[in-house]
Amino acid sequence: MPEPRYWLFKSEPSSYSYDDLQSENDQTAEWDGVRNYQARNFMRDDMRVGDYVLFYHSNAKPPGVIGTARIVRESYPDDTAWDSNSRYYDPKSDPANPTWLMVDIKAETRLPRFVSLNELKANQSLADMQVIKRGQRLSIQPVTLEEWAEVLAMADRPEP
DNA sequence: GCCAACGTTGGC
DNA sequence: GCCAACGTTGGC
Repeated sequence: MPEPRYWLFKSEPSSYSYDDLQSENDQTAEWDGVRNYQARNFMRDDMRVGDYVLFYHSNAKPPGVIGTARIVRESYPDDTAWDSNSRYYDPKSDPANPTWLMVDIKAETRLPRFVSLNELKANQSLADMQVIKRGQRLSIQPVTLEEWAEVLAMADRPEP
């Protein structure tokens, strides 16, 4: 697989929305709480400063892409794993050899309009995009340049 | 609220 | 190492 440079990050807006990201200092947040090995490996092995992110609202009505962001810090230990008060606490993660990592992302632009999952599914050129596939639960997914460009182009066109 | 899909856990 | 049970995700 070629080295990905474009990503889709899922977040439930009821717990952390694009508005929340834009409200942060410098519109930048630690992307903590990732507890899936495949998603962690993407952060550890493939994600670099400057990579592009589609910010996706999952478990929303409707779900879809709301804005873009950039990677501004490469992977480093997720310290919520050692915080027994955190919902992401994982006592099996050894501070000397951390199991879980996070990156920092910075909000870039809110899309001119929200692009819903239904619209993504209806677009034939996005047929291979992971997020439209049934049962795809990964919270961090690679996106191709073509998919990235198409989603942004959709947001520039009127709602169909 | 339902439930399919899928990752993780743990008994064996 | 297998796999049933369980918990979570997330669309609908």
